[in-house]
Amino acid sequence: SFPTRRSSDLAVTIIKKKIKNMIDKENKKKPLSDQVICDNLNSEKINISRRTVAKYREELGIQSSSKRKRI
DNA sequence: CAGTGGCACTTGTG
DNA sequence: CACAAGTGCCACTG
Repeated sequence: SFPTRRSSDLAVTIIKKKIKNMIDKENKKKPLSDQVICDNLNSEKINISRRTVAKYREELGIQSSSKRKRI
């Protein structure tokens, strides 16, 4: 059930965009940590762990969200 | 203290 | 058999 639990590669791209979008839309002064992003995704029925969210973040070109509060 | 990054394990596919 | 993706904890950094 590996590919089953795994989202389609197309869905993964959409999830990454959602992460990037929510970070960009939310307050840069109060950045969303990967834990919060993970919680939001879980609320959207996208069940992935914090570890995975952090990896997606990196793939998006975002370093750590927390450090981005400098922007 | 809170958040982040790396390694190893697990499981299906070519 | 080897690879890729997602998941677990620990240790590091600001």
